[in-house]
Amino acid sequence: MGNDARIGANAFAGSEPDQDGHGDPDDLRGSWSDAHADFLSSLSEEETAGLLKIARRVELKPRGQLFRAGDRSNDVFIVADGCIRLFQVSSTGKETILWFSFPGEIFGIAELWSGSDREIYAEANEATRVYSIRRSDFAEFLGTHPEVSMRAIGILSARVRTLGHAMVGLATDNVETRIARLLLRFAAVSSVRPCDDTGDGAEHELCVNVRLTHQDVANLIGASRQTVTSTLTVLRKRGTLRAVNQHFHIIQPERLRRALELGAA
Amino acid sequence: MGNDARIGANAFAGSEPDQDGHGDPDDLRGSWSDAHADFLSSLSEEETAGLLKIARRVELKPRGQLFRAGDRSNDVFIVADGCIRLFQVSSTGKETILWFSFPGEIFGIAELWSGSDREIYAEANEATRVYSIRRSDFAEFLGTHPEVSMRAIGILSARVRTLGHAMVGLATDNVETRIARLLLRFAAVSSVRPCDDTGDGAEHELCVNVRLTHQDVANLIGASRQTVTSTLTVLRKRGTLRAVNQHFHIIQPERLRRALELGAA
DNA sequence: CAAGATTTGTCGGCTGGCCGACATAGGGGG
DNA sequence: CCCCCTATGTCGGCCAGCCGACAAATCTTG
Repeated sequence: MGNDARIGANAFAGSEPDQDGHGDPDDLRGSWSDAHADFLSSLSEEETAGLLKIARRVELKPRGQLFRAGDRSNDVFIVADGCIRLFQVSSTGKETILWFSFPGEIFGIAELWSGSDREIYAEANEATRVYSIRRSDFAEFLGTHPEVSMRAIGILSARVRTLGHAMVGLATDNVETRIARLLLRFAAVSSVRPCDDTGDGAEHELCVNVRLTHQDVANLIGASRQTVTSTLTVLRKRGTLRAVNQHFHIIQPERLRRALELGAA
Repeated sequence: MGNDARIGANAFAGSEPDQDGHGDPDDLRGSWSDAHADFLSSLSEEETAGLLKIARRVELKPRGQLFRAGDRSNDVFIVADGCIRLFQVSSTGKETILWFSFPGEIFGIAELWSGSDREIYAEANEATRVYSIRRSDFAEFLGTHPEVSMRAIGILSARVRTLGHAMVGLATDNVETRIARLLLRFAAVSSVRPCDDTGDGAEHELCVNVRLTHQDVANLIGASRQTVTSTLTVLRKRGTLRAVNQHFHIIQPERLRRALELGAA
Protein backbone atom coordinates (compact mmCIF):
# COMPACT_ATOMS: atom_id res chain seq x y z
CA MET A 1 0.00 0.00 0.00
CA GLY A 2 2.83 2.33 0.79
CA ASN A 3 4.21 1.43 -2.59
CA ASP A 4 1.03 2.12 -4.46
CA ALA A 5 1.20 5.51 -2.92
CA ARG A 6 4.58 6.28 -4.43
CA ILE A 7 3.49 5.14 -7.83
CA GLY A 8 0.44 7.32 -7.63
CA ALA A 9 2.52 10.34 -6.84
CA ASN A 10 4.86 9.61 -9.69
CA ALA A 11 2.12 9.23 -12.20
CA PHE A 12 0.92 12.67 -11.34
CA ALA A 13 4.15 14.50 -10.94
CA GLY A 14 4.93 13.34 -14.42
CA SER A 15 8.36 13.25 -15.96
CA GLU A 16 10.74 13.96 -13.14
CA PRO A 17 13.94 11.99 -13.64
CA ASP A 18 15.14 12.16 -10.05
CA GLN A 19 11.78 11.28 -8.69
CA ASP A 20 12.36 7.76 -7.48
CA GLY A 21 15.14 8.58 -5.10
CA HIS A 22 13.93 11.40 -2.90
CA GLY A 23 14.49 9.48 0.25
CA ASP A 24 12.49 11.28 2.87
CA PRO A 25 13.39 9.65 6.16
CA ASP A 26 10.66 7.48 7.55
CA ASP A 27 10.74 9.09 10.92
CA LEU A 28 9.11 12.14 9.45
CA ARG A 29 6.02 10.09 8.80
CA GLY A 30 5.46 10.39 12.49
CA SER A 31 4.56 14.04 12.20
CA TRP A 32 1.92 13.11 9.71
CA SER A 33 -0.86 14.65 11.66
CA ASP A 34 0.85 17.96 11.36
CA ALA A 35 1.38 17.74 7.64
CA HIS A 36 -1.45 18.48 5.33
CA ALA A 37 -1.45 14.92 4.23
CA ASP A 38 -0.25 14.15 0.78
CA PHE A 39 -3.49 13.50 -1.02
CA LEU A 40 -2.07 11.95 -4.14
CA SER A 41 0.16 9.49 -2.38
CA SER A 42 -2.84 8.15 -0.58
CA LEU A 43 -4.61 7.20 -3.78
CA SER A 44 -4.37 3.92 -5.59
CA GLU A 45 -3.07 3.77 -9.12
CA GLU A 46 -6.53 3.48 -10.61
CA GLU A 47 -7.84 6.34 -8.57
CA THR A 48 -4.94 8.52 -9.64
CA ALA A 49 -5.59 7.63 -13.25
CA GLY A 50 -9.23 8.51 -12.81
CA LEU A 51 -8.35 11.88 -11.39
CA LEU A 52 -5.82 12.53 -14.13
CA LYS A 53 -8.51 12.08 -16.71
CA ILE A 54 -10.63 14.89 -15.35
CA ALA A 55 -7.72 17.19 -14.44
CA ARG A 56 -6.38 20.11 -16.38
CA ARG A 57 -2.75 21.21 -16.19
CA VAL A 58 -1.89 24.72 -15.08
CA GLU A 59 1.58 26.27 -15.05
CA LEU A 60 2.42 29.18 -12.80
CA LYS A 61 5.38 31.51 -12.74
CA PRO A 62 6.80 32.54 -9.38
CA ARG A 63 4.30 34.90 -7.74
CA GLY A 64 1.70 33.88 -10.28
CA GLN A 65 -1.81 34.10 -8.94
CA LEU A 66 -4.13 31.13 -9.12
CA PHE A 67 -7.18 32.68 -7.54
CA ARG A 68 -8.07 35.57 -5.29
CA ALA A 69 -10.69 36.31 -2.66
CA GLY A 70 -14.01 37.01 -4.29
CA ASP A 71 -13.44 34.68 -7.22
CA ARG A 72 -16.03 32.08 -7.94
CA SER A 73 -14.86 28.71 -6.58
CA ASN A 74 -15.02 26.56 -9.66
CA ASP A 75 -12.10 24.23 -9.16
CA VAL A 76 -10.16 22.11 -6.75
CA PHE A 77 -6.40 22.00 -7.16
CA ILE A 78 -3.58 19.57 -6.57
CA VAL A 79 0.06 20.58 -6.53
CA ALA A 80 2.16 18.64 -9.02
CA ASP A 81 5.38 20.37 -8.15
CA GLY A 82 6.49 23.67 -6.73
CA CYS A 83 4.51 25.15 -3.91
CA ILE A 84 1.48 27.33 -3.39
CA ARG A 85 0.96 29.98 -0.76
CA LEU A 86 -2.56 30.30 0.62
CA PHE A 87 -3.28 33.54 2.42
CA GLN A 88 -5.91 36.00 3.48
CA VAL A 89 -5.71 39.77 3.30
CA SER A 90 -7.26 42.02 5.92
CA SER A 91 -8.75 45.36 5.00
CA THR A 92 -5.62 47.02 6.32
CA GLY A 93 -3.69 45.19 3.63
CA LYS A 94 -1.98 42.84 6.03
CA GLU A 95 -1.47 39.33 4.72
CA THR A 96 -1.90 36.28 6.89
CA ILE A 97 -0.57 33.08 5.40
CA LEU A 98 -2.74 30.15 6.35
CA TRP A 99 -0.54 27.44 4.96
CA PHE A 100 1.60 26.32 2.06
CA SER A 101 0.60 23.46 -0.20
CA PHE A 102 3.37 21.14 -1.32
CA PRO A 103 3.50 18.53 -4.08
CA GLY A 104 0.71 16.01 -3.80
CA GLU A 105 -1.40 18.22 -1.59
CA ILE A 106 -4.88 19.28 -2.48
CA PHE A 107 -6.31 22.71 -1.81
CA GLY A 108 -9.41 24.70 -2.53
CA ILE A 109 -11.64 21.96 -1.15
CA ALA A 110 -12.85 24.02 1.75
CA GLU A 111 -14.80 26.14 -0.72
CA LEU A 112 -15.96 23.13 -2.66
CA TRP A 113 -18.95 22.36 -0.61
CA SER A 114 -20.64 25.66 -0.03
CA GLY A 115 -19.93 26.65 -3.60
CA SER A 116 -19.38 30.10 -2.23
CA ASP A 117 -16.76 32.56 -3.37
CA ARG A 118 -13.13 32.18 -2.46
CA GLU A 119 -12.17 33.80 0.79
CA ILE A 120 -8.47 33.38 0.36
CA TYR A 121 -5.74 34.00 -2.19
CA ALA A 122 -3.58 31.33 -3.83
CA GLU A 123 -0.22 32.30 -5.29
CA ALA A 124 2.71 30.30 -6.55
CA ASN A 125 5.63 30.68 -4.20
CA GLU A 126 7.95 29.61 -7.03
CA ALA A 127 7.48 28.12 -10.48
CA THR A 128 4.70 25.67 -9.88
CA ARG A 129 2.53 23.21 -11.76
CA VAL A 130 -0.89 22.40 -10.44
CA TYR A 131 -3.71 20.22 -11.63
CA SER A 132 -7.09 21.80 -11.77
CA ILE A 133 -10.27 19.81 -11.42
CA ARG A 134 -13.71 21.27 -11.97
CA ARG A 135 -15.75 21.34 -8.81
CA SER A 136 -18.59 19.30 -10.20
CA ASP A 137 -16.24 16.71 -11.62
CA PHE A 138 -14.47 16.37 -8.32
CA ALA A 139 -17.70 16.09 -6.40
CA GLU A 140 -18.82 13.36 -8.75
CA PHE A 141 -15.50 11.61 -8.37
CA LEU A 142 -15.91 11.68 -4.61
CA GLY A 143 -19.42 10.32 -4.96
CA THR A 144 -18.23 7.36 -6.96
CA HIS A 145 -15.14 6.75 -4.82
CA PRO A 146 -16.19 6.55 -1.17
CA GLU A 147 -12.67 5.61 -0.21
CA VAL A 148 -11.42 8.89 -1.59
CA SER A 149 -14.08 10.82 0.28
CA MET A 150 -12.72 9.33 3.44
CA ARG A 151 -9.27 10.51 2.49
CA ALA A 152 -10.59 13.97 1.87
CA ILE A 153 -12.12 13.93 5.32
CA GLY A 154 -8.79 12.87 6.71
CA ILE A 155 -7.02 15.71 4.99
CA LEU A 156 -9.46 18.33 6.14
CA SER A 157 -9.16 16.90 9.62
CA ALA A 158 -5.41 17.28 9.51
CA ARG A 159 -5.85 20.85 8.42
CA VAL A 160 -8.24 21.53 11.27
CA ARG A 161 -5.68 20.16 13.68
CA THR A 162 -2.88 22.20 12.15
CA LEU A 163 -4.90 25.37 12.33
CA GLY A 164 -5.81 24.54 15.89
CA HIS A 165 -2.17 24.26 16.82
CA ALA A 166 -1.38 27.46 15.01
CA MET A 167 -4.10 29.25 16.93
CA VAL A 168 -2.91 28.01 20.27
CA GLY A 169 0.61 29.08 19.40
CA LEU A 170 -0.51 32.48 18.28
CA ALA A 171 -2.47 32.94 21.47
CA THR A 172 0.09 31.72 23.95
CA ASP A 173 3.64 31.63 22.56
CA ASN A 174 6.09 34.43 22.03
CA VAL A 175 7.65 35.14 18.66
CA GLU A 176 10.75 33.01 19.16
CA THR A 177 8.73 29.95 20.07
CA ARG A 178 6.37 30.46 17.18
CA ILE A 179 9.23 30.71 14.73
CA ALA A 180 10.89 27.59 16.11
CA ARG A 181 7.70 25.63 15.87
CA LEU A 182 7.04 26.90 12.38
CA LEU A 183 10.45 25.86 11.16
CA LEU A 184 10.08 22.38 12.57
CA ARG A 185 6.68 22.06 10.95
CA PHE A 186 7.94 23.22 7.60
CA ALA A 187 10.95 20.99 7.82
CA ALA A 188 8.64 18.01 8.12
CA VAL A 189 6.26 19.12 5.46
CA SER A 190 8.75 20.40 2.92
CA SER A 191 10.73 17.20 2.99
CA VAL A 192 8.70 15.95 0.05
CA ARG A 193 11.46 17.29 -2.10
CA PRO A 194 15.14 16.61 -1.66
CA CYS A 195 17.54 19.15 -0.27
CA ASP A 196 20.14 20.30 -2.77
CA ASP A 197 22.72 20.71 -0.06
CA THR A 198 25.32 17.98 -0.44
CA GLY A 199 26.25 17.38 3.14
CA ASP A 200 29.30 18.96 4.69
CA GLY A 201 28.48 17.03 7.79
CA ALA A 202 24.89 18.13 7.52
CA GLU A 203 23.38 14.70 7.92
CA HIS A 204 21.80 15.28 11.27
CA GLU A 205 20.46 18.63 10.28
CA LEU A 206 16.86 19.17 9.37
CA CYS A 207 16.23 21.00 6.11
CA VAL A 208 13.48 23.59 5.84
CA ASN A 209 13.23 23.30 2.10
CA VAL A 210 11.15 26.30 1.18
CA ARG A 211 12.13 29.76 0.11
CA LEU A 212 10.70 31.97 2.81
CA THR A 213 11.35 35.68 3.11
CA HIS A 214 11.28 37.15 6.57
CA GLN A 215 8.08 38.83 5.54
CA ASP A 216 6.58 35.42 4.75
CA VAL A 217 7.55 34.11 8.14
CA ALA A 218 6.06 37.20 9.73
CA ASN A 219 2.80 36.65 7.87
CA LEU A 220 2.78 33.02 8.91
CA ILE A 221 3.20 33.58 12.60
CA GLY A 222 1.50 36.95 12.98
CA ALA A 223 4.53 39.06 13.79
CA SER A 224 6.27 42.04 12.23
CA ARG A 225 9.03 41.63 9.68
CA GLN A 226 11.59 43.35 11.90
CA THR A 227 10.92 41.13 14.87
CA VAL A 228 11.32 38.08 12.66
CA THR A 229 14.63 39.33 11.31
CA SER A 230 16.09 39.95 14.72
CA THR A 231 14.77 36.71 16.17
CA LEU A 232 16.24 34.71 13.30
CA THR A 233 19.54 36.48 13.85
CA VAL A 234 19.46 35.47 17.50
CA LEU A 235 18.71 31.85 16.61
CA ARG A 236 21.54 31.83 14.10
CA LYS A 237 24.01 33.31 16.55
CA ARG A 238 22.93 30.80 19.13
CA GLY A 239 23.79 28.00 16.73
CA THR A 240 20.28 26.71 16.27
CA LEU A 241 19.96 27.65 12.62
CA ARG A 242 22.18 27.80 9.59
CA ALA A 243 21.45 29.51 6.29
CA VAL A 244 21.97 27.25 3.27
CA ASN A 245 21.50 28.61 -0.22
CA GLN A 246 18.04 30.07 -0.06
CA HIS A 247 16.79 28.23 2.96
CA PHE A 248 17.49 27.23 6.53
CA HIS A 249 18.83 24.15 8.22
CA ILE A 250 18.00 23.34 11.80
CA ILE A 251 21.29 22.31 13.36
CA GLN A 252 20.14 20.21 16.27
CA PRO A 253 16.53 19.31 15.65
CA GLU A 254 16.30 17.14 18.72
CA ARG A 255 17.55 19.81 21.03
CA LEU A 256 15.11 22.32 19.62
CA ARG A 257 12.24 19.90 19.79
CA ARG A 258 12.93 19.13 23.40
CA ALA A 259 13.22 22.79 24.24
CA LEU A 260 9.80 23.37 22.72
CA GLU A 261 8.21 20.51 24.56
CA LEU A 262 9.40 21.98 27.81
CA GLY A 263 8.58 25.54 26.91
CA ALA A 264 5.09 24.83 25.70
CA ALA A 265 3.37 21.67 24.68
CA MET B 1 -35.78 19.62 2.50
CA GLY B 2 -35.57 22.38 5.02
CA ASN B 3 -38.42 20.66 6.77
CA ASP B 4 -36.85 17.25 6.78
CA ALA B 5 -33.98 18.91 8.49
CA ARG B 6 -36.08 20.11 11.38
CA ILE B 7 -37.62 16.73 11.80
CA GLY B 8 -34.23 15.15 11.87
CA ALA B 9 -33.06 17.46 14.59
CA ASN B 10 -36.17 16.78 16.62
CA ALA B 11 -35.87 13.07 16.35
CA PHE B 12 -32.45 13.35 17.84
CA ALA B 13 -33.02 15.95 20.48
CA GLY B 14 -35.65 13.63 21.83
CA SER B 15 -38.42 14.63 24.17
CA GLU B 16 -38.26 18.37 24.39
CA PRO B 17 -41.77 19.78 24.64
CA ASP B 18 -40.90 23.26 23.42
CA GLN B 19 -38.87 21.92 20.59
CA ASP B 20 -41.11 22.64 17.64
CA GLY B 21 -41.21 26.34 18.16
CA HIS B 22 -37.61 27.51 18.39
CA GLY B 23 -37.98 29.99 15.61
CA ASP B 24 -34.45 30.82 14.58
CA PRO B 25 -34.69 33.69 12.10
CA ASP B 26 -33.95 32.67 8.55
CA ASP B 27 -31.59 35.53 7.90
CA LEU B 28 -29.06 33.86 10.14
CA ARG B 29 -28.79 31.05 7.65
CA GLY B 30 -26.74 33.51 5.64
CA SER B 31 -23.81 33.24 7.98
CA TRP B 32 -23.77 29.54 7.41
CA SER B 33 -20.19 29.42 6.34
CA ASP B 34 -19.20 30.83 9.67
CA ALA B 35 -21.23 28.40 11.71
CA HIS B 36 -19.99 24.92 12.24
CA ALA B 37 -22.83 23.67 10.18
CA ASP B 38 -25.57 21.84 11.97
CA PHE B 39 -24.85 18.27 11.02
CA LEU B 40 -28.08 16.72 12.13
CA SER B 41 -30.30 19.20 10.37
CA SER B 42 -28.58 18.35 7.15
CA LEU B 43 -29.54 14.71 7.37
CA SER B 44 -32.67 13.13 6.00
CA GLU B 45 -35.09 11.36 8.29
CA GLU B 46 -33.82 7.92 7.33
CA GLU B 47 -30.23 8.95 7.79
CA THR B 48 -30.99 10.33 11.22
CA ALA B 49 -32.76 7.15 12.17
CA GLY B 50 -29.78 5.15 10.98
CA LEU B 51 -27.44 7.21 13.11
CA LEU B 52 -29.71 6.95 16.13
CA LYS B 53 -29.52 3.22 15.94
CA ILE B 54 -25.76 3.16 16.38
CA ALA B 55 -25.60 6.05 18.85
CA ARG B 56 -25.29 5.87 22.60
CA ARG B 57 -26.67 8.56 24.88
CA VAL B 58 -24.37 10.40 27.25
CA GLU B 59 -25.42 12.92 29.89
CA LEU B 60 -23.02 15.50 31.22
CA LYS B 61 -23.22 17.81 34.20
CA PRO B 62 -21.96 21.35 33.83
CA ARG B 63 -18.15 21.22 33.61
CA GLY B 64 -18.36 17.49 33.03
CA GLN B 65 -15.51 16.19 30.96
CA LEU B 66 -16.17 14.14 27.84
CA PHE B 67 -12.60 13.49 26.84
CA ARG B 68 -9.16 14.92 27.41
CA ALA B 69 -5.94 15.21 25.44
CA GLY B 70 -4.15 11.90 25.35
CA ASP B 71 -7.32 9.82 25.40
CA ARG B 72 -7.78 7.24 22.72
CA SER B 73 -10.16 8.60 20.07
CA ASN B 74 -12.83 5.95 20.03
CA ASP B 75 -15.95 7.95 19.34
CA VAL B 76 -17.50 10.72 17.40
CA PHE B 77 -20.05 12.91 19.16
CA ILE B 78 -23.11 14.90 18.31
CA VAL B 79 -24.63 17.46 20.63
CA ALA B 80 -28.27 16.79 21.41
CA ASP B 81 -28.70 19.79 23.64
CA GLY B 82 -26.57 21.99 25.80
CA CYS B 83 -23.16 22.94 24.56
CA ILE B 84 -19.64 21.61 24.55
CA ARG B 85 -16.43 23.53 24.88
CA LEU B 86 -13.48 22.26 22.87
CA PHE B 87 -10.11 23.52 23.99
CA GLN B 88 -6.42 22.88 24.11
CA VAL B 89 -4.10 23.36 27.06
CA SER B 90 -0.53 24.55 26.67
CA SER B 91 2.19 23.32 28.97
CA THR B 92 1.98 26.60 30.87
CA GLY B 93 -1.57 25.66 31.73
CA LYS B 94 -3.16 28.26 29.52
CA GLU B 95 -6.36 27.16 27.84
CA THR B 96 -7.18 28.09 24.28
CA ILE B 97 -10.77 27.46 23.30
CA LEU B 98 -11.01 26.34 19.71
CA TRP B 99 -14.75 26.42 19.40
CA PHE B 100 -18.04 25.57 21.02
CA SER B 101 -20.31 22.88 19.67
CA PHE B 102 -24.01 23.59 19.77
CA PRO B 103 -27.02 21.29 19.35
CA GLY B 104 -26.91 19.34 16.13
CA GLU B 105 -23.20 19.84 15.68
CA ILE B 106 -20.77 17.02 15.38
CA PHE B 107 -17.31 17.00 16.93
CA GLY B 108 -14.42 14.68 17.41
CA ILE B 109 -14.32 13.86 13.71
CA ALA B 110 -10.96 15.47 13.19
CA GLU B 111 -9.42 12.62 15.17
CA LEU B 112 -11.56 10.03 13.47
CA TRP B 113 -9.38 9.46 10.50
CA SER B 114 -5.91 9.20 11.90
CA GLY B 115 -7.23 7.19 14.80
CA SER B 116 -4.65 8.97 16.85
CA ASP B 117 -5.08 10.20 20.38
CA ARG B 118 -7.14 13.24 21.23
CA GLU B 119 -5.24 16.46 21.15
CA ILE B 120 -7.96 18.54 22.69
CA TYR B 121 -10.29 18.56 25.66
CA ALA B 122 -14.08 18.43 25.50
CA GLU B 123 -16.11 19.72 28.43
CA ALA B 124 -19.76 20.47 28.91
CA ASN B 125 -20.28 24.19 29.26
CA GLU B 126 -23.62 23.50 30.95
CA ALA B 127 -25.80 20.44 31.46
CA THR B 128 -25.48 18.73 28.12
CA ARG B 129 -26.63 15.60 26.36
CA VAL B 130 -24.54 14.20 23.57
CA TYR B 131 -24.78 11.18 21.36
CA SER B 132 -21.73 9.04 21.13
CA ILE B 133 -20.99 6.92 18.08
CA ARG B 134 -18.17 4.43 17.93
CA ARG B 135 -15.53 5.41 15.45
CA SER B 136 -15.75 2.24 13.44
CA ASP B 137 -19.54 2.42 13.30
CA PHE B 138 -19.42 5.98 12.12
CA ALA B 139 -16.82 5.21 9.50
CA GLU B 140 -18.98 2.40 8.23
CA PHE B 141 -22.00 4.66 8.21
CA LEU B 142 -20.09 7.16 6.11
CA GLY B 143 -19.01 4.41 3.75
CA THR B 144 -22.58 3.35 3.16
CA HIS B 145 -23.93 6.89 2.96
CA PRO B 146 -21.84 8.84 0.44
CA GLU B 147 -24.19 11.77 0.78
CA VAL B 148 -23.36 12.02 4.44
CA SER B 149 -19.65 11.87 3.71
CA MET B 150 -20.09 14.91 1.57
CA ARG B 151 -21.83 16.65 4.44
CA ALA B 152 -18.98 15.76 6.73
CA ILE B 153 -16.59 17.27 4.23
CA GLY B 154 -18.73 20.39 4.17
CA ILE B 155 -18.64 20.65 7.92
CA LEU B 156 -14.92 20.23 8.19
CA SER B 157 -14.55 22.81 5.45
CA ALA B 158 -16.63 25.26 7.40
CA ARG B 159 -14.46 24.60 10.42
CA VAL B 160 -11.32 25.21 8.40
CA ARG B 161 -12.73 28.51 7.25
CA THR B 162 -13.77 29.51 10.75
CA LEU B 163 -10.34 28.71 12.13
CA GLY B 164 -8.78 30.61 9.27
CA HIS B 165 -10.80 33.68 10.16
CA ALA B 166 -9.92 33.29 13.79
CA MET B 167 -6.23 33.12 12.94
CA VAL B 168 -6.33 36.22 10.80
CA GLY B 169 -8.15 38.04 13.55
CA LEU B 170 -5.69 36.91 16.17
CA ALA B 171 -2.79 38.03 14.00
CA THR B 172 -4.11 41.40 12.93
CA ASP B 173 -6.92 42.74 15.12
CA ASN B 174 -6.78 44.33 18.54
CA VAL B 175 -8.72 42.96 21.48
CA GLU B 176 -11.80 45.12 21.03
CA THR B 177 -12.22 44.06 17.42
CA ARG B 178 -11.68 40.43 18.26
CA ILE B 179 -14.31 40.55 20.98
CA ALA B 180 -16.81 42.25 18.72
CA ARG B 181 -16.29 39.71 16.00
CA LEU B 182 -16.52 36.86 18.46
CA LEU B 183 -19.82 38.07 19.84
CA LEU B 184 -21.32 38.43 16.38
CA ARG B 185 -20.17 34.95 15.48
CA PHE B 186 -21.58 33.44 18.64
CA ALA B 187 -24.81 35.32 18.24
CA ALA B 188 -25.27 33.64 14.87
CA VAL B 189 -24.21 30.23 16.02
CA SER B 190 -25.94 30.16 19.37
CA SER B 191 -29.29 31.12 17.90
CA VAL B 192 -30.12 27.44 17.59
CA ARG B 193 -31.84 27.85 20.91
CA PRO B 194 -34.36 30.53 21.81
CA CYS B 195 -33.51 33.47 24.00
CA ASP B 196 -35.39 33.46 27.28
CA ASP B 197 -35.51 37.23 27.36
CA THR B 198 -39.07 38.32 26.74
CA GLY B 199 -38.49 41.50 24.84
CA ASP B 200 -38.66 44.86 26.50
CA GLY B 201 -38.11 46.39 23.09
CA ALA B 202 -35.33 43.93 22.45
CA GLU B 203 -36.56 42.79 19.06
CA HIS B 204 -33.76 44.31 17.04
CA GLU B 205 -31.14 43.12 19.40
CA LEU B 206 -28.97 40.13 18.69
CA CYS B 207 -28.75 37.55 21.43
CA VAL B 208 -25.46 35.87 22.28
CA ASN B 209 -27.10 32.90 23.90
CA VAL B 210 -24.19 31.22 25.66
CA ARG B 211 -22.94 31.48 29.17
CA LEU B 212 -19.44 32.84 28.77
CA THR B 213 -17.22 33.96 31.61
CA HIS B 214 -14.73 36.68 30.84
CA GLN B 215 -12.11 34.01 31.19
CA ASP B 216 -13.82 32.02 28.46
CA VAL B 217 -13.83 35.00 26.16
CA ALA B 218 -10.18 35.58 26.93
CA ASN B 219 -9.37 31.98 26.09
CA LEU B 220 -11.33 32.26 22.87
CA ILE B 221 -9.63 35.35 21.55
CA GLY B 222 -6.20 34.93 23.07
CA ALA B 223 -6.26 37.80 25.53
CA SER B 224 -5.99 38.20 29.28
CA ARG B 225 -9.03 38.06 31.51
CA GLN B 226 -8.52 41.62 32.75
CA THR B 227 -8.33 43.09 29.29
CA VAL B 228 -11.55 41.33 28.37
CA THR B 229 -13.29 42.67 31.45
CA SER B 230 -12.33 46.25 30.78
CA THR B 231 -13.06 46.02 27.06
CA LEU B 232 -16.51 44.61 27.74
CA THR B 233 -17.12 47.43 30.20
CA VAL B 234 -16.19 49.95 27.54
CA LEU B 235 -18.52 48.32 25.03
CA ARG B 236 -21.33 48.34 27.56
CA LYS B 237 -20.81 51.98 28.45
CA ARG B 238 -20.73 52.85 24.79
CA GLY B 239 -24.15 51.28 24.37
CA THR B 240 -23.06 48.45 22.13
CA LEU B 241 -23.80 45.66 24.57
CA ARG B 242 -26.34 44.90 27.25
CA ALA B 243 -26.16 42.20 29.89
CA VAL B 244 -29.26 40.01 30.03
CA ASN B 245 -29.56 37.28 32.64
CA GLN B 246 -26.39 35.32 32.09
CA HIS B 247 -25.58 36.49 28.62
CA PHE B 248 -25.17 39.49 26.35
CA HIS B 249 -27.33 41.22 23.79
CA ILE B 250 -25.84 43.23 20.98
CA ILE B 251 -27.86 46.40 20.88
CA GLN B 252 -27.33 47.53 17.31
CA PRO B 253 -25.97 44.58 15.39
CA GLU B 254 -25.97 46.42 12.10
CA ARG B 255 -23.96 49.30 13.39
CA LEU B 256 -21.40 46.97 14.89
CA ARG B 257 -21.21 44.87 11.78
CA ARG B 258 -20.61 47.91 9.64
CA ALA B 259 -17.95 49.17 12.00
CA LEU B 260 -16.15 45.87 11.71
CA GLU B 261 -16.32 45.79 7.94
CA LEU B 262 -14.66 49.18 7.85
CA GLY B 263 -12.16 48.44 10.57
CA ALA B 264 -11.04 45.11 9.19
CA ALA B 265 -12.54 42.79 6.65
C1' DC C 1 -28.91 31.00 55.11
C1' DA C 2 -24.13 31.11 55.89
C1' DA C 3 -19.60 29.96 54.00
C1' DG C 4 -16.75 28.91 50.39
C1' DA C 5 -15.89 29.28 45.60
C1' DT C 6 -16.17 31.46 41.50
C1' DT C 7 -16.63 35.63 38.74
C1' DT C 8 -16.28 40.53 37.93
C1' DG C 9 -14.18 45.01 38.37
C1' DT C 10 -10.12 48.17 38.89
C1' DC C 11 -5.33 49.87 39.41
C1' DG C 12 -0.41 50.59 38.19
C1' DG C 13 3.90 49.00 36.70
C1' DC C 14 6.29 46.68 33.10
C1' DT C 15 7.61 44.96 28.55
C1' DG C 16 7.36 42.37 24.12
C1' DG C 17 6.77 43.51 20.03
C1' DC C 18 5.02 47.19 16.70
C1' DC C 19 6.22 50.97 13.82
C1' DG C 20 8.92 54.29 11.19
C1' DA C 21 13.26 55.15 9.35
C1' DC C 22 17.24 54.12 7.40
C1' DA C 23 21.61 51.65 5.50
C1' DT C 24 23.13 47.74 3.06
C1' DA C 25 23.27 43.63 0.44
C1' DG C 26 21.89 40.55 -3.16
C1' DG C 27 20.55 39.12 -7.53
C1' DG C 28 18.03 39.11 -11.80
C1' DG C 29 17.03 41.44 -16.11
C1' DG C 30 18.32 44.60 -19.67
C1' DC D 1 28.22 44.79 -16.24
C1' DC D 2 25.34 47.95 -14.16
C1' DC D 3 21.00 49.31 -12.29
C1' DC D 4 16.95 48.70 -9.77
C1' DC D 5 14.08 46.23 -6.99
C1' DT D 6 13.56 43.31 -3.32
C1' DA D 7 15.31 41.42 0.94
C1' DT D 8 18.04 41.88 5.19
C1' DG D 9 19.78 44.06 9.26
C1' DT D 10 19.60 47.55 13.02
C1' DC D 11 17.98 51.34 16.02
C1' DG D 12 14.90 53.90 19.20
C1' DG D 13 10.47 55.49 20.57
C1' DC D 14 6.15 54.05 22.01
C1' DC D 15 2.00 51.68 23.55
C1' DA D 16 -1.46 47.78 23.82
C1' DG D 17 -1.97 44.45 26.52
C1' DC D 18 0.12 41.37 30.20
C1' DC D 19 0.67 40.47 35.02
C1' DG D 20 0.14 40.69 40.03
C1' DA D 21 -2.72 42.19 43.51
C1' DC D 22 -6.59 43.24 45.53
C1' DA D 23 -11.94 44.22 46.66
C1' DA D 24 -16.59 43.59 45.58
C1' DA D 25 -20.25 40.95 43.79
C1' DT D 26 -22.51 36.75 42.64
C1' DC D 27 -23.32 31.93 42.59
C1' DT D 28 -23.42 27.29 44.69
C1' DT D 29 -23.98 23.98 48.14
C1' DG D 30 -24.38 21.93 52.27
